[in-house]
Amino acid sequence: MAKAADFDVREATMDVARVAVQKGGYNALSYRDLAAEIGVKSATIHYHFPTKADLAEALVARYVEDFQKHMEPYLEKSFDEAIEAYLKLFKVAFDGTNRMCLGGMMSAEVSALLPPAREQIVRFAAGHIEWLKTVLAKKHRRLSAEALEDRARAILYALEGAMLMVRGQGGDDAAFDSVVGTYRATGLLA
Amino acid sequence: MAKAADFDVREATMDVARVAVQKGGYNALSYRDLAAEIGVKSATIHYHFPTKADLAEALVARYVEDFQKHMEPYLEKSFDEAIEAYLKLFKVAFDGTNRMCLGGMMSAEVSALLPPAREQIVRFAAGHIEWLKTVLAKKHRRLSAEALEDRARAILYALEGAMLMVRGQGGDDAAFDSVVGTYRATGLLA
DNA sequence: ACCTGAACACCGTTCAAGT
DNA sequence: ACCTGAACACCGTTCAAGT
Repeated sequence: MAKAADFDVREATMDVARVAVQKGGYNALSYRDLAAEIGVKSATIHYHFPTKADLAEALVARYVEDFQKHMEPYLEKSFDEAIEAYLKLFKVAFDGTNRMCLGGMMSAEVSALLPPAREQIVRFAAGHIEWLKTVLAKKHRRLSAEALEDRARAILYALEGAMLMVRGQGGDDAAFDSVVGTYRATGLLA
Repeated sequence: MAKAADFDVREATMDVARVAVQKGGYNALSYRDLAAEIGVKSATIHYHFPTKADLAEALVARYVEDFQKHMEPYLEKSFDEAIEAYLKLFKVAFDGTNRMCLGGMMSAEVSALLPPAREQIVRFAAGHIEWLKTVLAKKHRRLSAEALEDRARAILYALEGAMLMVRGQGGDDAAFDSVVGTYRATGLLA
């Protein structure tokens, strides 16, 4: 069965799978469901991603690269603008589909992942922390690189926790905002 | 096949299942693996917990009650003693088995849960927040009940995030401690 | 009351077979 | 190069059958 020339099974698989993992997790991801949604057979997905481990690695790798591409321009902007854009990145996941951050979701399921995918999870956190360090340095000019990194890490981890728990409690983006407000008020996010 | 009089399949199932979910998640939990570890057939587990949904609900419900039982005595102690005991609760999960908090793990997998289990997830957070409110009130005597609750929620969510991410990064209890240190230094955890 | 074997429709994976 | 049908051992679930 021929497909349209502009239809790429590999790209379609990654798009659908990323959202599916964000909604239900990696362990709940089904090659058959994926294939049905795309309009191919599950064996076709295996042709492009031989095992779920390959798909997992590719998903997180692309997620990391998308973050870089999308957030690098904000390193030229002010601290406030950059942080606002960063928080929006988390907030939009609540819109309608109630997605979890892919990095946080697969962190929960790390025991199901092989080393290549685990390395991408580490790259994910490293990418966020590096970006946050650069942004934090704009405001906290007297902090050491180590202190900036600790602070960046604490912000990332706290935001992932807020996302994880708000979603688990059935909350929405307003509930997420409320927790972020408390992070701000106590001094973590500033 | 007769079992020892003091052997309770229901209790054994919950004990083994709780640790298994903390390690690998609810979706990765297998009735057959569970049964094999306990020494019965998977149909036997279904006799006690007809569906995984029933087991999920029971696991979180017991987790909530265990927290109450274990942490209520600390409400009589000082702020510092109580917080130290609370942090230890998170830290011990890293010892050897690298477990995630059951409440946080099942929050990630909330899309796989039915309303009864989801309600227990809400009870889980409510229990922690209520306990933290009481402890925080010892130190912050001028804060309103609402402000105490916001702060309690922020602490719980941030600690769950630290646990989630440190585990995802392949970190240990020392890495967790380091993040907690930053939470303290920035003013969230105080 | 408690446990089990066997069946059902699912799952990821493999592979020979198609185009 | 890309796709698929069919098979394999897994999964949760059901239920008649055992004790």
